[in-house]
Amino acid sequence: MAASELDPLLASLGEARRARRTVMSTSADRAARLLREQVVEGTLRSGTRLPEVRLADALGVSRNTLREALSQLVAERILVREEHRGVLVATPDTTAVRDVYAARLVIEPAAVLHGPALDPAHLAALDAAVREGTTAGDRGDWPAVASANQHFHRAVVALSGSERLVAQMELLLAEMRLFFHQMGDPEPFHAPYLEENAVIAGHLRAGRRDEAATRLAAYLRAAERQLVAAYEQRTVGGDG
Amino acid sequence: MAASELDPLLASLGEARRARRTVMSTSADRAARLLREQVVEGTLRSGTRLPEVRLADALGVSRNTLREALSQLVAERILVREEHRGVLVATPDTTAVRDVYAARLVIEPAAVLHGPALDPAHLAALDAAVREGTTAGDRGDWPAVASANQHFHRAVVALSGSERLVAQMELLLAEMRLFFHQMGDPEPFHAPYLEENAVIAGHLRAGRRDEAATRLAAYLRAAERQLVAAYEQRTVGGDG
DNA sequence: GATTGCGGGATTGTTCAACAGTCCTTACGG
DNA sequence: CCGTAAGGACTGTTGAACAATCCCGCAATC
Repeated sequence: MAASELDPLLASLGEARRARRTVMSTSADRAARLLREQVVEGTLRSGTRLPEVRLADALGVSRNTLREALSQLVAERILVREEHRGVLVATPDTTAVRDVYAARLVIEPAAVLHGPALDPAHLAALDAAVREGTTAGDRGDWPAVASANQHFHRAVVALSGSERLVAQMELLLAEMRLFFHQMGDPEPFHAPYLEENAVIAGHLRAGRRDEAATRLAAYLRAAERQLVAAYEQRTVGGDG
Repeated sequence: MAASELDPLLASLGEARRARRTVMSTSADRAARLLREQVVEGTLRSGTRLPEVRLADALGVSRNTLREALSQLVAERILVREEHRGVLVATPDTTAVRDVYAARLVIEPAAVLHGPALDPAHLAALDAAVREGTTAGDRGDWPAVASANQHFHRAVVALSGSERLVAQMELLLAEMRLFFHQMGDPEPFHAPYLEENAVIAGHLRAGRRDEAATRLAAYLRAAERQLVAAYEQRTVGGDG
């Protein structure tokens, strides 16, 4: 077993190929991504049923592969499966919102406070998200503001340096967007936080982690209150 | 639409039924749970391939349903899928360990510090996990100590009050156990922390959140260092 | 008139069989 | 020693099938 000097190269090449293969998209993954996108963008509204045959037909995949995709999204809490009744787009209630915010209140300020050194790439991502939000707000494109907000909070969690934590955060954020779509008019839920995002990014750029963290925590608590209040008003008022 | 007085009862019943149906186990879920258990318990070692036909046969399900289960576990990072090569048990490396600990360092101390009021149920869960660990340690059952440790940290995150955060933590902990199995002898990785768990639980019982959090953070940093060091020593020494 | 019982259609849960595409090993030839 | 062709094993994906279950409407009943 004489090890030649190019063994490391071979190993790294093999690894790269394996990585690419791991990341390549299988048919079920593509279907899942497509559906997820439709749900997050609001095209597929909360509560709509997803019949397997019709949907598989529409997506151009077989029912079996579609079921793989659906299972994936059920695990992400974007869809809900009711046995023998099928899957439907989840409709988060205030319990879900409180739960998500409890998680966010743990994760986000802590990421700001205790993440590794603030490196330029992370700060740039934050600034980019802030700019994305303000320009979208200037042209009144509130769905785009919602996306920008999502990007901002993803960037915040990225400060933790943990890819896994970011992935988990994205699940929470996707669920939040589902909730927003239920609430209708997105402006009052996103507009107030554009300024706030800028302030927090500014604090971080200046290295003031404490201020950023406390401001972020207050921000999250306020957003939770606002959402829960709006939801309860809505369900008290409306009938369907 | 005259509402009778038993409407609320009907509504609650319907909700309960839906909840049960949502939680009830489909065949794929059962297969996934079984496989997960085998992996976490160490029966299925890192790197072992899981051929679909043989495995489906062994589990008594069809290949299609098995694939649903496998997809689920791939999403949980317990298994890895390499396209056209199949699924195999993940082998976390030090990168994964660093990533997981970065996430845990954000989540766990923050859950201790900023979770809602420490209620008796949570404190009882912590104590139970501590006792479970010490008795297992007394009889030298180190795999059981590993389980107890997992329960302790789950209880810590439960302080956050977020069911979702607990679920996400469980993914991280499962991945850690995969790593432990790779390292062989579990005693040196779990024994030192039994005492530490007891101290932290004591702090929390007395309401000293700050001490508990800082102690927990130090604990996590130490564990990460120990694990990474052991791993690198192991891979420098061995050849396969 | 409200309630119960009973099809009947639609949909899910699950299986089986098949086939092309890809990967791995092995043997062969230069 | 290197490339390569052949063959086998396995995955990715599909289509069809069948029992179980659910839902809706209609008739029978009290």
